[in-house]
Parts: sequence; C-alpha cells; structure tokens
Amino acid sequence: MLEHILLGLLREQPMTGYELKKTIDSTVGFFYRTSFGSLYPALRRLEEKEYVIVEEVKGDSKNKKMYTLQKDGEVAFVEWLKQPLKSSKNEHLLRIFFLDYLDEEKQNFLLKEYQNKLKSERHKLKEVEKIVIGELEGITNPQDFYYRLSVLQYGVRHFEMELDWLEDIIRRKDV
Amino acid sequence: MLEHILLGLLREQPMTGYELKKTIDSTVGFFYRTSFGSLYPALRRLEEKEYVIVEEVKGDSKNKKMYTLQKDGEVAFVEWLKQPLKSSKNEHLLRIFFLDYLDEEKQNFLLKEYQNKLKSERHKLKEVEKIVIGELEGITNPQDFYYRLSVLQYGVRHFEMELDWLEDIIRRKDV
DNA sequence: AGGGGCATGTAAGCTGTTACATGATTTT
DNA sequence: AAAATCATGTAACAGCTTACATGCCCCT
Repeated sequence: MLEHILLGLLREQPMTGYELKKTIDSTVGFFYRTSFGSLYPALRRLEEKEYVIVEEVKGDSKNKKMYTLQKDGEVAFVEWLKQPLKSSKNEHLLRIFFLDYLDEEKQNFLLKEYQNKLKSERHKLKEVEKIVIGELEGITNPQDFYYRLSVLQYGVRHFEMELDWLEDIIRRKDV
Repeated sequence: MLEHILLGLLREQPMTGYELKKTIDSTVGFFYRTSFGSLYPALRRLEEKEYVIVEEVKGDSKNKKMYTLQKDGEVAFVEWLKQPLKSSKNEHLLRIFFLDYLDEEKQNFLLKEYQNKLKSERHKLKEVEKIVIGELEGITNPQDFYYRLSVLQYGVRHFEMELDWLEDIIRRKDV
C-alpha cells in the first residue's frame, strides 16, 4: 500500500523520503500512519523496479536524495487505482465486538475514551478541512483536488457517524 | 490481531480451527477477513504461549483438534481489550484520495462499482442483522450480546454513510 | 465416480513494526 | 550548550497472503 502512496505523491513533484513522510502525515495521516522504517525500504523497492529514479542532491550538506517518478511507476500506480476494492480490517470494531467481556466500569471507561478520541479527531480534521478549503480558493484549478477534499469530508462524516453510534450505545445501555 | 479474535471466540466454547474460521466469517467477517494460512499458525503461537491447550478429538476420522482457552489466554485477551485504540488503515479512502489521477470515465466507473459493492454489502449485513435479532429473541440473556449486535448496526450505518457520501460526490461532480 | 464440504497444515514471499544507529543543522 | 528537527538508513522480528499439499466423508 505504501508503495502506491509514494508513487501517487511523486506524481505531483519529485521529493525526498523525508518530505514524502511529512506529506503523508499531513494529508492521509488520519487514516494511514507510517514510519521511516517502512518508508525507506519501500523507496528502495520502487527504485529496484525502476518505478522511480534517485538523485543525490548536490550542494546540500544533509545528503538528501530526490526521488522522481518514472513512466513505469505511473503505469503501476494507475493500475492500482483501477483494481477492485477489498474491505479492510477495523480494529476498533473488533474491540467493541468483544466488549461484553469487560465489566461495566471498564466498558464505560473504554467507550468514553473512544468518544473523546473521536471528538478530538473530528476537530483536527475540521481544522485541516478549513485550511485546505482556504488553499483551494487561491488556486486556479481547484477541481483537480476535488477528491482530496472529498476524503476529508468523508473523514468528518465518518467521525460523526461513529459519534452518533457511540452515543446511542451508551444511552441505550443506561436504560 | 487474529490471535486476539481467536482468544475472544474461544471464551464462548472450545472450538477447532475450522470452526473458528467459520465463526469469524459469519460474525466479524464483514470487516475482518482471514484464511487458514494465517489461522493455523496463529493457533500454533497461542499454543506455544500456553494461552490455549489442544486436544485431538478421539473417535473422529478427520483428525480434528479442539482448542480450549487457558487462564493466561484470557488475561492476554482482556489486556488487549483495555489497550488504547489506534487508527487503522483504510485502502478505500486512499484510492479515492488519488482518484483525481484517472480520467472522467474511469473515475465514474470506479465510483459506480464502489457504490454497487456497498449496496450489496449493506444488504448482506441487514440479512445477518435480522438473523441475529431472531436468535437473540430465543435466549434468556440477550443483553450479554449487546455489543455484537451493536457492531452489526455500526456496519449498516457505516455503509449508509458511505453511500450518502458517494452519492454526494457523484452528484456534485456532475454539476 | 465425482464434487463439495470438512479438516489440517506448510512454504515462499512480502510488508510492516520497533528499536537502534548516525550525523548535520537550526533553534532556543 | 542543549534540544529539536532534518535526513537516511539497518536489523530483528512479526504477521499476513497466496498457493500448494493431503486426505476423509457425504451426497447424488
């Protein structure tokens, strides 16, 4: 999955590994977390497959490496996009599925904790959304970023749905 | 993750690997898919950690093995439940995030395909929900299965939210 | 006799996590 | 002078996927 994200981001512009990590964190970070321990090996694999080329940045004391997307990488990326979707694993749900096994007190604690986490995530996401909307106003081709914005809105809706659902669970339990 | 699911299911009753797989498919299957290639090694690990014990079923020609939960396994399971939640990866969203890269026609095709898949999933889940509600009516302690039912309802709501969102995306695009 | 379901497993390969390691530059 | 950030990487380990391998039982 990471390889495809990297290819996708490199379509925009050449970047270093470090920049890619920062971009991931600030765009899809709310539903895809990664680490350098995954990222650098992934870049190496892309290099071996000749999906990207690497150039050491000259005149820079930090031995940066700039990655640039190649034709084959672009093809592989689009192929990935076209593949049929399969459902992914949701650990939250799994935990709640088994929640009957804890005592009342721990159940309530966990549910409240989950609720707080969701509220904070929703808040963060709304902030990001505001920033992105602001940025899109300044550019000439906002329609090119339609889906990026849509995903943020998905995130907000998702958190709202989960919060409603959690509220219902907590309320009905008390009855 | 799989190990914890197995421990959780074995709290109900001792089961064989094959039965565990069937139970997973019919309960959490809509958000957690697994295979025997993951399941049997996971059971082996649980055995090594002495979280479960194994007994060959006698008088059975199919060399079944029955797994029974042990005290340590129960403790490990509850510890997992109590851990703070971390966000999981969502490949659907990732794909949509990058959808700007396809041409209109392929975008529409993918979105429609996704929509159909969601509708079919929602339908399946509603069927499961009906069955579960029917089963719960026949037992004396339905409140013990409160969260299992709640997770199904979560699933339905989730699909409905995604369908609404997709509809909005498709509609706004056409404008 | 053949197909489908029951039942258990192995092997290769891929991807990811966590922790560790190094060193330069910038900020406080 | 210390701390944070920039920047790249390795190593050990864990876990998952897919494909393969085996064989029984039951039904038609």
